[in-house]
Amino acid sequence: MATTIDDVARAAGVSTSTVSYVLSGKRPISAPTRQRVERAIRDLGYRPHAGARALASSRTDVIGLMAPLRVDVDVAVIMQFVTGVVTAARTFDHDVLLLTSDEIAGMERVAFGSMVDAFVMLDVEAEDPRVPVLAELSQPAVLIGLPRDPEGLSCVDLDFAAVGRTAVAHLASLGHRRVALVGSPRAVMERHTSYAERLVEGFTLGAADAGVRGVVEPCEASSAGAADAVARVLADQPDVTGLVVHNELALPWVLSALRERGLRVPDDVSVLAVCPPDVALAQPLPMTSVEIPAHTIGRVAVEMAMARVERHEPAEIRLLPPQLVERSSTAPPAR
Amino acid sequence: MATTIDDVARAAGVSTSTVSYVLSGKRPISAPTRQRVERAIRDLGYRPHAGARALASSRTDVIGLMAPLRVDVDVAVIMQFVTGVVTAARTFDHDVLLLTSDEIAGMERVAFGSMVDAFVMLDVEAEDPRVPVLAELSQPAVLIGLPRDPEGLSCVDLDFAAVGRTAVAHLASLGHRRVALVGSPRAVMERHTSYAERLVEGFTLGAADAGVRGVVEPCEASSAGAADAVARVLADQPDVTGLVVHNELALPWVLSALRERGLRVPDDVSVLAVCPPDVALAQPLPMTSVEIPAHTIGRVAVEMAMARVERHEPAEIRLLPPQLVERSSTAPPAR
DNA sequence: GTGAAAGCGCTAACAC
DNA sequence: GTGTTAGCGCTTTCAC
Repeated sequence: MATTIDDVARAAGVSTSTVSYVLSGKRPISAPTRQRVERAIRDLGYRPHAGARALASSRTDVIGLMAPLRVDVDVAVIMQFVTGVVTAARTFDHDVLLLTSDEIAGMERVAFGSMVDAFVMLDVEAEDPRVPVLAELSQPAVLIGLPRDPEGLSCVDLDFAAVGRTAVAHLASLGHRRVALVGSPRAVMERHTSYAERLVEGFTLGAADAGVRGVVEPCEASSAGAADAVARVLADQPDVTGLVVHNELALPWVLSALRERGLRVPDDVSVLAVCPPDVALAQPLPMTSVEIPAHTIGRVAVEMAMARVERHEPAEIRLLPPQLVERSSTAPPAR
Repeated sequence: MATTIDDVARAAGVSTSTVSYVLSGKRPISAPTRQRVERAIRDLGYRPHAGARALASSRTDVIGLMAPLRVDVDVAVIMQFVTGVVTAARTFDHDVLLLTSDEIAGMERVAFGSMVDAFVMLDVEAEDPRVPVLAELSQPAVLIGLPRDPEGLSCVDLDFAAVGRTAVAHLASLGHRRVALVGSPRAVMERHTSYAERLVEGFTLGAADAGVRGVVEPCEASSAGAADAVARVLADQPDVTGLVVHNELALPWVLSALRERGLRVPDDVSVLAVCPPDVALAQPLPMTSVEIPAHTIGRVAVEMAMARVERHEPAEIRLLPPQLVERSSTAPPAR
């Protein structure tokens, strides 16, 4: 299609600006004119040239999505965030430019090159080097996660501290007095990944509040890692009856490790997973879980970004309340 | 940065075109001039405006990546293709625009809007409705996968027919006479997903060639699905000693199902996986596998796309030869 | 080896 | 309610 806005204008017998305004809706157009223009657009199969539009309007209708693809984080979960963001972006007529590898350089290239209207950034660490850079850019940004200092950027995340508290509270209310958190891989913790730390904090405080003993074990994302973590939990606390697992990749292996030790779920030990619903349902036993609404978070991130772009709303921080779904993997402890 | 190419020209005491040519290298520039310009660019922190450049040159330096995020396909594998594409794109100074949901409309919007220089498309089906549309666009496209009729588009994929043959041949050479393929979910087969069908074909032919009995069972991507598939295989062929598993999500569950039936790998049954190397290594036992070089395929796809954009090379079809890596999950059958 | 200037296709004043 | 037109920032011919 080499058709331009002028072709359309000519075909419709109006001026270019009228076509432009029909397209943008930024000024009233009489019904007959609008119809003639829309007809011409359809007949010619006209599509505005994105570059020309970006040049003239300094809007690109593109959102930059930074998704660092680290090891040790479940890409399936990342992907849910990504699809959430892409789907939501489309509802705002935006496309998504994906940045993965050379994060910081990429941000600057894309920002200074005016390739995007806003950024959404996944997998934020407490002291994330990308945050100060992002804060300096002219485009607004929304972080999925919570750095120690957001520096005026918008943030959205599940309230992982509340997740930790909710999870312990559920086990405690069933009567469990000895519980453990099988958490993120050590590497994730050492990066001070924000969600992992907040979950541990909530879990620990929640355990104290409920008067139950709660230990925390990191867990590598492999069969052997899960077996190890389970072994360490049982060594430390042989009478444990409640497990919180926050590690999608390890979850199946934690369950096999328990089975291999002759521990039945939920009869001998209750297991509560912190994960997206589909992961909870893919296990041999439907898992009671605190849901990670990855799709929702992605959507909210885009909404927040667009609010800043379109209505210049101020940056805000939103922590979504956790939701517990009881399925078959938790029960009162055996007496 | 509101600095433009004119600011740079002024600072360097040259004309705008000279700056442009320094940037593009499209005509010789004397060393001193080049240095003054480069200095000015650095001092001012100048970055060309992507939209302006796209408008003037009708090149965007962006590749459109279509990654349909279907159920039943392992997103981890998809993600490997995606990162392969993104990483490769960067080596060509290109960024990646990600399309997921509204495939066909998205393609047209992005193509007619001149937002990308080329397309790469994942997860191609035999009769993929996106292919004819893609074939009509002015931008070149590379399919990862092989439709029945590529309609003049470039294609790249692992040679899955050869994978099937290689897998059976390996088992046969170890002495196995009764083998089975635990394959993709039924839904994937019913979509006539190209790789799944070609693998089955190669497996079947390979079995015939080697004079071994080979049955094929689809397998759902869940614990229960895997258990079912294993049950069906054993019902049909109780003396099976060799399994080929082409289903990343089900692989762990296939292994547990075997264990639960008291079948030891590789003592009682050899298992050969068709999967990316990291999946092969994440299992309880390092798996002998035919590798799916997702990262490589992604890279090759980008190289082919750029060859068409930059050098107008004709479309081609490349099937990458499979590579077998022996690890611990296959052995001669017990006597 | 370098410069001047004509667009690329669109938006958004500024007119009426 | 509609038209005219001056840019937006770059690339690339054409000229020297």
